[in-house]
Amino acid sequence: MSSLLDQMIEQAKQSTKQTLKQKKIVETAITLFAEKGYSNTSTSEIAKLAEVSEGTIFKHYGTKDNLLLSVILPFIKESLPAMAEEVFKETLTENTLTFDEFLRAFLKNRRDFFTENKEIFKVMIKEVLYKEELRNEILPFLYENISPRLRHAVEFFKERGELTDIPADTMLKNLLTMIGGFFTSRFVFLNKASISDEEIEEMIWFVMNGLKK
Amino acid sequence: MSSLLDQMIEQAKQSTKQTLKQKKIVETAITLFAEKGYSNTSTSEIAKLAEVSEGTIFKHYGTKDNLLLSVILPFIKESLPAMAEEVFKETLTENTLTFDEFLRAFLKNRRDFFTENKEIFKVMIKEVLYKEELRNEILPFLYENISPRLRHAVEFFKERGELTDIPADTMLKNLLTMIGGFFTSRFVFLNKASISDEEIEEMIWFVMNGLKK
Amino acid sequence: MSSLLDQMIEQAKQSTKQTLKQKKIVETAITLFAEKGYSNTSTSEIAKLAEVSEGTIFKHYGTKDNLLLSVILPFIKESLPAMAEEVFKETLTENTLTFDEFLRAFLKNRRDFFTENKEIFKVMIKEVLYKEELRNEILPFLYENISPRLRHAVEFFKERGELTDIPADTMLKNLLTMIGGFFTSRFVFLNKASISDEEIEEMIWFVMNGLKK
Amino acid sequence: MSSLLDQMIEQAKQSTKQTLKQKKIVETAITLFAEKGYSNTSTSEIAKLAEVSEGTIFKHYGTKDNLLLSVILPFIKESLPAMAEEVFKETLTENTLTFDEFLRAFLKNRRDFFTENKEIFKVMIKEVLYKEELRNEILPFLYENISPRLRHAVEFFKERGELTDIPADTMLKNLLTMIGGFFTSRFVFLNKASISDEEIEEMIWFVMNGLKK
DNA sequence: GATGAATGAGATTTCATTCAT
DNA sequence: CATGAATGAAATCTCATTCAT
Repeated sequence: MSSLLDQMIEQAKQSTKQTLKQKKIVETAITLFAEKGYSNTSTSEIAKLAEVSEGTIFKHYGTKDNLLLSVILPFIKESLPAMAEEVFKETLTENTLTFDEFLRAFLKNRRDFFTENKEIFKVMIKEVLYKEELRNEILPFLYENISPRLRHAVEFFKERGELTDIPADTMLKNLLTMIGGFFTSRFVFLNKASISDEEIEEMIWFVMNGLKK
Repeated sequence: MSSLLDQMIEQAKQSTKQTLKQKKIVETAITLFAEKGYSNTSTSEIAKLAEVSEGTIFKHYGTKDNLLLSVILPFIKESLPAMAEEVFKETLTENTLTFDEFLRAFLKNRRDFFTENKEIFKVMIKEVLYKEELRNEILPFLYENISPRLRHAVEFFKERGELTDIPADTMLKNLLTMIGGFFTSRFVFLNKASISDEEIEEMIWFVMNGLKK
Repeated sequence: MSSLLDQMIEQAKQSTKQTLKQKKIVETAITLFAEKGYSNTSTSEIAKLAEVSEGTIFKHYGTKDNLLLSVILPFIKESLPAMAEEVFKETLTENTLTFDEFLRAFLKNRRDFFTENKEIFKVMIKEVLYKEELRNEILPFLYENISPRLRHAVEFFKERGELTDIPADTMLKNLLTMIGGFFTSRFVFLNKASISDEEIEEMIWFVMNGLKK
Repeated sequence: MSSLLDQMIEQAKQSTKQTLKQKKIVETAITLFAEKGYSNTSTSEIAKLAEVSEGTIFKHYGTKDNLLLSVILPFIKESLPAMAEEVFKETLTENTLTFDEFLRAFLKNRRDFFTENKEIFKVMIKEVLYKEELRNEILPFLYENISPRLRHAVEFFKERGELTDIPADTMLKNLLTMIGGFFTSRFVFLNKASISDEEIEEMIWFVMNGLKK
């Protein structure tokens, strides 16, 4: 699977005829926003690093705020749904016999994805915390895209009798907390470059069996 | 248990003879930083709200950056260790018969604590993401204060034979991910005012039993 | 010979394409720095007088300190060497028969030069006293540019048998002290507009003959 | 001869009952003003270094400007006249047979004096350049104190037939330029700690004999 | 489309000075 | 006499944005 950034650029090229300069601007903005946060990155810094004049940035994006949205929104609104579809197709096939097999495939898929697109994810997480409007737009959207699909998987394996009898929603909520905490802590707080297969296995064991003897 | 803010102020009063104005400055800074983030809060805004001249802020804290540290560090460095001690004393008594009883006491204690000190915690979480130096100072400190105590609890109940046979460290890591994700998602991302007892019960069930039938 | 300021502007136009506003800024800065000294001149004052926004000053020069350097250094580093060359070519020709003729030509040349560029020289002298880094950069450079050429003249006339037998270096040192004191006292301390031919003649007589009968 | 600073303090002690704190303030102010100039020295810096509260400085001196005057003026107005008297008495005795003997005694006396009171002299020179009012008050005063005495010496030796026949005033002017340039260049511009006897001898030779063979 | 000079509003910071204790 | 908290005016500097070329 190719990098999100590549996809975004591809996409944009087709739809709005993004120029080379625009590519550079967006790439640079992502890098800098991820590194130091939106408010600590000046447009002049972006311009310098992208080897573009400040004028050009504003020609294309109007405001700095809009540049941020141009970085985050296409990723969220256009890439995520398609991506989500793809992920669940790949991981929830007729060959997936057990829930932990599914979880393993899902986590590894996401691990690879985040590893490749760490930067833009950092931007998202950081700015979701800083900007209320973003929080109010992104979190529900994310939730609506992921949770029905994950609920579907959970229900599928519940029906197969593999999973415990607590309500699917309760399971889901805790599963999301755990998965979210897992990726956020590793990639954003601890700034890790990747996550080992072993750590994933341990996480699956924890989720499946809990701590009680 | 009284609010952290109160404690900090108490503490500071004894040690460095904080003036009334300083109290106001720090209180206001916490509120504003929590609400809009450090970089989106101007010192003139703090001054206005705290009914203090900007000069006074800089007389006492030198730089805006230092004001942030003066807000976060005393809380971390002075309040946390004592607090951690207290929490585990309260929750891990001879009356605590089972691990889930301990977990329940612990989570409720922390739930209450975070509910009361939401503001300063938001500041911490947000700025830890924005400032590398903070990340490098705070995260290890937090880890060193919490994890040995939690490990002790885990090992205690493992010896009693209540817990599964996977290594204590593995348990610990996943437990921390789950607890961290739990509080961060609710208080910081979803901006909740509090967490219900019911949600805590569901979380305990998840942690104890996992999802497998 | 045209004013140094003109030359600097000419120079800069060719090399770094100085804008009209930049010219105005530098001119104004020189005037104000000369009049009241660097630390007693605010950037807002310069901006107002130069009919430019303060932002423009900082866009071009980054810091106020750098504006000072941008005023002084080009003058020193670029104009002086060429100028020194020219001065000695003009004053030390085959027509110059005696040392006092040379001295007369040299002093009048410098008198005219300083009269025309009083402002920037005042800035230099004043700020050399106030800023160690400047002192350490400018004084040696000045010395290296002037003293070898002056030594050359001294040696030339010594060989002709016109001058006393004390070492050229000793002569040089005292000559420099006298010339430096002459121009500094008149232009900078006493704030004179110019120096009369008569005063120059008296100085030459003093230097040539000393006080002894 | 004791340090000027000592004398000033002594003087002040008798007249205005200077406290220990005042002594410290003035000493510190002299040091800092000499080092970095008046406008680059803040009162808070003086207070810190003098181990005194800022309030105390303003209790005693009212304004920062007044502190500068309190440093410079007593030195100029009270110490100089007495000092000048003393210098010429010491150097121009019946034992002084020749002008160069007088010059030698005078220069060595002043060399020692400047070496000991470098700081306060740097302050004077620097601030005379920065502040017009000071320039207008100090330079004439200095001139009136020194030049009649020096003229007296010149005339004394002229009558003895030791000196050239140019007018005493012309001699004086050039002598003052040379002496002023000598001390200013060494102590203030080149920041030297002292001046060797040898350099003095060379200067005397130059002044007495000039450069012509 | 691209540039980069110019802006002005506002941010951070400095500092001499006042005043209550 | 001494303190040091507090001030507010002004200084330096930053930055998103505009606009003429």
